[in-house]
Amino acid sequence: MKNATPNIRNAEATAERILRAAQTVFHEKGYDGATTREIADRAGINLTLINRYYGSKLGLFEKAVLPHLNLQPLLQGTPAEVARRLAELYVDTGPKDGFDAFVVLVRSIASREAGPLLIARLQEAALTPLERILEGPDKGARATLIATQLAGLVLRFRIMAEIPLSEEERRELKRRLEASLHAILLR
Amino acid sequence: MKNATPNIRNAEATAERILRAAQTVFHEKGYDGATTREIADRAGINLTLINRYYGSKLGLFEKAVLPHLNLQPLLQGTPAEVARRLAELYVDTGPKDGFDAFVVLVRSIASREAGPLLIARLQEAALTPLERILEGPDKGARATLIATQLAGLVLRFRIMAEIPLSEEERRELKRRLEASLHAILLR
DNA sequence: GCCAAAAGTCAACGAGTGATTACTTAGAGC
DNA sequence: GCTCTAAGTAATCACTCGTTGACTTTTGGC
Repeated sequence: MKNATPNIRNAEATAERILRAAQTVFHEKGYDGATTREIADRAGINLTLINRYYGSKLGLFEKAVLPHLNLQPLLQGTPAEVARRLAELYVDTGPKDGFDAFVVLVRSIASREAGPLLIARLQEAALTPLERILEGPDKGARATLIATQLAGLVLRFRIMAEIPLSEEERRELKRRLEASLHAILLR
Repeated sequence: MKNATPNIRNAEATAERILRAAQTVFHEKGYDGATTREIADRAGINLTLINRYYGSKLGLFEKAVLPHLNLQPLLQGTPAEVARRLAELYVDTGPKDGFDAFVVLVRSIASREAGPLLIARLQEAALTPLERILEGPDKGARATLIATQLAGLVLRFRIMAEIPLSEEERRELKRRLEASLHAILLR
């Protein structure tokens, strides 16, 4: 047999394990704070395999994070739907399945190596898609307003999640945010 | 004389030079990215004086950055004045006199050492002052909306400043932002 | 069963990091 | 002018980082 019985030695599976572990660690520590040794430990693989499969720490970062830095999937549907979806999503600490590319963005933006990649990527993966779904005047300004609002919410609820907010306040925030986003999306 | 003729050897002046250099380097690189050696070089002083005067890199950070992480001074006056001031200030790359504590915040938030300090400080230096100037209902939600909007703008215009925005778009953004902030401040 | 090639392991290098210890120099007070 | 203390310096420690090159083990085709 060729492709059956996944063996102990399986390059594809190993590369995948590395990728998953990298996502988790980059999420928790950011690019600079993450070490290749911790990624290797979490993946349960040897340290050197990271360089073998991804060339370098930065190469791994590009494969593990950049593709997921994409607002597009959240922008489908009517303005009302989009506004509701964004408000729901960003005012919670999230399901926290261990990886959120936008959290990685904020935690890695200061990195001398990863920062420039993230900035370039954000242009095409967030600002441009946002502009594209807008109709009417001032697309650039409106896209910026939405993107900055969302970025701030990531910082507040995904990274500074320990600062408390009552359930009542959270509900009211979601309501106001949804209304605000909807208004901007419409005109 | 005692306090006159500032000598070559002047502890107070040296400590001050260290503080200024630290602000610049922390601003540019964030806490983790900044090295004590670069701070010492920029200050034109010996490396060991940092530890002598501030105990540690983290001690220096506390003195150099945390006190300036304060929204209070920007919140004086009528809601209209505050809205205009904030809109003016945050939609520009700024005078860039080399130090903005909120830029340092974003660039250091992922740091294992400095991060917790920043989060704690932000609560009392931004969210609480904001809530305090608000009147009417939903103070917590409204303060959060303003703070997150401003945080996103810091990220967009102070850190990702190289992403272009036309003068026209910038003007329109300022107008819309001011209106939005004003509305939130009022009710 | 043999054996090349793929997959995985091991030890270490070189560059930086914050911090410390022991030393040297300058200045203020008498 | 001497001296004692504060200010500044030099050398280095202990540690972590990403990365590399040589080595060992497993696998699949013949």
